[in-house]
Amino acid sequence: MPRTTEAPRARLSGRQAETVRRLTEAAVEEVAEHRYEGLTVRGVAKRAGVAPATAYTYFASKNHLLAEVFWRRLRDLPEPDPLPGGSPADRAAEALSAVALLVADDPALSAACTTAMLADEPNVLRLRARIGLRVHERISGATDASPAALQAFELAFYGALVQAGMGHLSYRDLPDLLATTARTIFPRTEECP
Amino acid sequence: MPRTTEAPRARLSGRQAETVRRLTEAAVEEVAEHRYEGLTVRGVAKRAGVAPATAYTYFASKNHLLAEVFWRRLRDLPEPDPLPGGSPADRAAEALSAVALLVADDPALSAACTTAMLADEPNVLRLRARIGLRVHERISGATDASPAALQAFELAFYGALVQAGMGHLSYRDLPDLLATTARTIFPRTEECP
DNA sequence: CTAGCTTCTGGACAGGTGTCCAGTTTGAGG
DNA sequence: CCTCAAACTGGACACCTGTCCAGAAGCTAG
Repeated sequence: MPRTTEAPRARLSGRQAETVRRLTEAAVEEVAEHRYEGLTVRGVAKRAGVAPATAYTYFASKNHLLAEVFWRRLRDLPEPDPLPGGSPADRAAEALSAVALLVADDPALSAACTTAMLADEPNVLRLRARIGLRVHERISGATDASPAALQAFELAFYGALVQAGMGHLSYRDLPDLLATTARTIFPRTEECP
Repeated sequence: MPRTTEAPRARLSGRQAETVRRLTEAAVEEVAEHRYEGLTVRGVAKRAGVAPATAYTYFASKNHLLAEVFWRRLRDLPEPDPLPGGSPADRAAEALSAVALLVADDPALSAACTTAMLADEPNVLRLRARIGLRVHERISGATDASPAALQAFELAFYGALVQAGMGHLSYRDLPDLLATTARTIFPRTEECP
């Protein structure tokens, strides 16, 4: 089991940031062409016009690289619209649909990111924690339902993501599925007499 | 990307069945000692008293091997008690708790199986389909709630499994969590007109 | 006992992954 | 324009994974 290199530094500056950006972009293109299995850190490096060793300076593995792609998109996602657009269920579903659709434009990319995110590596772990936090913030900011309901919905969200990542579900169907699920879970107690 | 070997034949007889059994058992012991990362098909083969090439005759990878471990335990799990033991929610939770606890005796084993099951390999895929079917049968046999509620709960179940597999949740807490989740999801359907 | 099948062996093999490091390029500041 | 540290290079390296195959060992039936 090879040792992993340093994670990308919290603060990388100027040229480095640019290199990392090029790498993550190249990864997206590479996965579109060769899918997850065919993606190689060396291949990504070549496409980004960078030596393999350089790529390995910033990313310890292809999983780390793909998880970073997802993380960057999530980081750049605007907060869910704070205007109360509908029922609590609808708002919750919308907040997480946006996350599910982050990489949905390319099915190969979404599958790859899902697989990568599940990897058992320290760098991926760190990114996963950050992502989990962000997701939690989004959902608990979207509605003030009971903690149990929030947790149930969050679990269902991850379940749906994984199912989609494994190809048992289509990413394009996730918003509808999440909406249905949310309506099932969140209290309609107020509607009920 | 190496080509995968034949899956273990549907009908393997006598000596072969015994070899496979010894391999799966050795895998359990091996993972207890070295965790997922440290497990090696070659190591399992040695422990089972078998040449590496023989192990690779039946299992294409360590993920395949571990997925088979899980599948065998699920296959041998008795049907959930058909006696209506409680509310629909309780019965559903119980039916899936049993699955969640299949490998819960050893945390390393449960984590390993979860990771393995998520792998993107044809052999794992096949086992996953079988397992998914079995799970679906169990839950839909346990309650006659609405399809939307069933689906929501099933998604939450997978979400919980994955969270546990990644260490964000403890396997021992899954039964309680599933019970809470089931109670959140199920009852309302019938209460509302 | 022997023939003939099935199963297992052991070792070589190609391909791929992440690490390392001595040396070169880059570009910012003096 | 020169200096110097930061950043990148390229190629060798050790390790691991799954595949292959020629032959040995184990069984079963005649």
